[in-house]
Amino acid sequence: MVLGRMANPVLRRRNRGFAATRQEIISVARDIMREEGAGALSLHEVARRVGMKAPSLYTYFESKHALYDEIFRLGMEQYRAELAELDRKYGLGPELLYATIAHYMRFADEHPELYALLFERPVPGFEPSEASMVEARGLLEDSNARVQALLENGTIRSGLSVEQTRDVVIVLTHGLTALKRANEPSARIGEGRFGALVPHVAALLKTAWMPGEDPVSREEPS
Amino acid sequence: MVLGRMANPVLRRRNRGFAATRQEIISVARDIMREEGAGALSLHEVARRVGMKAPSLYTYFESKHALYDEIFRLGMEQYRAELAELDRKYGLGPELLYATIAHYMRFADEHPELYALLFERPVPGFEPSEASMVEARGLLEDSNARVQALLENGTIRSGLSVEQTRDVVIVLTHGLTALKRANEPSARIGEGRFGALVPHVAALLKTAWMPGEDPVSREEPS
DNA sequence: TCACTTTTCCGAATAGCGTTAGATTACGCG
DNA sequence: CGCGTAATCTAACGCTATTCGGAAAAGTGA
Repeated sequence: MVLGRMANPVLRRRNRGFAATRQEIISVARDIMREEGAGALSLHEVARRVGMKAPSLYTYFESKHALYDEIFRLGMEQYRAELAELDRKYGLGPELLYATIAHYMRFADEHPELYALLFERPVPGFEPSEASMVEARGLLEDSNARVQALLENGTIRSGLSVEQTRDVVIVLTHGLTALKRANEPSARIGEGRFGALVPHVAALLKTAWMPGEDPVSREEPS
Repeated sequence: MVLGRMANPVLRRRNRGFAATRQEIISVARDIMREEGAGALSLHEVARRVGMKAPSLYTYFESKHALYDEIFRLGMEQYRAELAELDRKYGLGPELLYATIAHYMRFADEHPELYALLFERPVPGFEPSEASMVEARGLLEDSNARVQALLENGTIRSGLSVEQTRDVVIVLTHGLTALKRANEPSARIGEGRFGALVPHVAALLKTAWMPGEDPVSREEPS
């Protein structure tokens, strides 16, 4: 019974180091959350899939909540990076409004387990750690500031304040995504009852807010 | 040790009949859902609070999901009744728009456990039974038709279809409520960042849609 | 290569969960 | 009173998260 050392997943992993195993656990955990719902994560199931027994996972995470917390932090990080990407692409141009809304929806479609953990409360008793909340608050402020800067680069025509208009944008963004996920989770963006509404909502917002390089002297960007 | 027969909660209940005990179980279950989150309901905890052992609950509900399902159905019923109340109060008058949005938010504040079960997916693996889904679809159609009738009793000025405008109303309603619950669960309606936004959003909607008894000949109702 | 340390893993155990089966208790009625 | 039925119990199964103590493997230095 001399098996090659690499036939055993445990032995195979031992050589890859702590960080790699951690990553594998996180990846499998996200798989389960995607398949069964974010709140249905089970450490025993994780252990089964990575070829371990459940107690061994405690070498890598001090509890199930700590695993959730790491995934939460990771999600924040990724979302923040993607927002930065959007900024590089659109600057404060008028397409940024549509792009921001559509991106939120796309993020929810592509990483439903992250979306659930970040923007819903699917796990009873789970509160992100203070460290993760710092990241989360940072993202929130960034995000608010972005939308606000965009709005200030134009003229509000509805009598609402900049902050109120910003919050309306957030409400529409989250509402559209939540309803799309609940009613047509697999529809593509631009399609389906709520997915198709995104460009219309973006257009509608321009009834209340006129985009423009400068409220006084407007020119088409060449 | 001759205790009065009524000192034992089990004996006390025996005389009250099946339906009363069922109600007590439902009530306690809703308490727990409100305290710990809708997904954190535990039959053992229910049993403890009503003075039973967990298996005894299976006399009244054939499973934990069946208990969830009954609460789901109850919530639908109640929400539907409250909508009918709104109709009696406002008819198709222009205040109905604000009242409908505010009512959704108030329902979420007053019955968070029902709101979570009806409009979120807090319990992994729980799908309402077909019977409950009939009720749910009925409510959804009712609700859609109500908003649509209100919109048709006026003029849409945004280029959107009636159905699209109706969906925008739904998006705003759900988005406002979800964000209020996540960020300021205990604020009163009309107060707080999102709670205070309700009247403004209702007003904003009238930029895209003009209310009126009749688009052609408008009169004030005496 | 050998001995020693550290890291990684597992087996056993605890306490809680949902659920089932079977025995037991209490009640209403003849 | 005694019988039948409805309500409740205890015991058990298999699942979960978690803790502990020890085994096993990997790494380290001579």
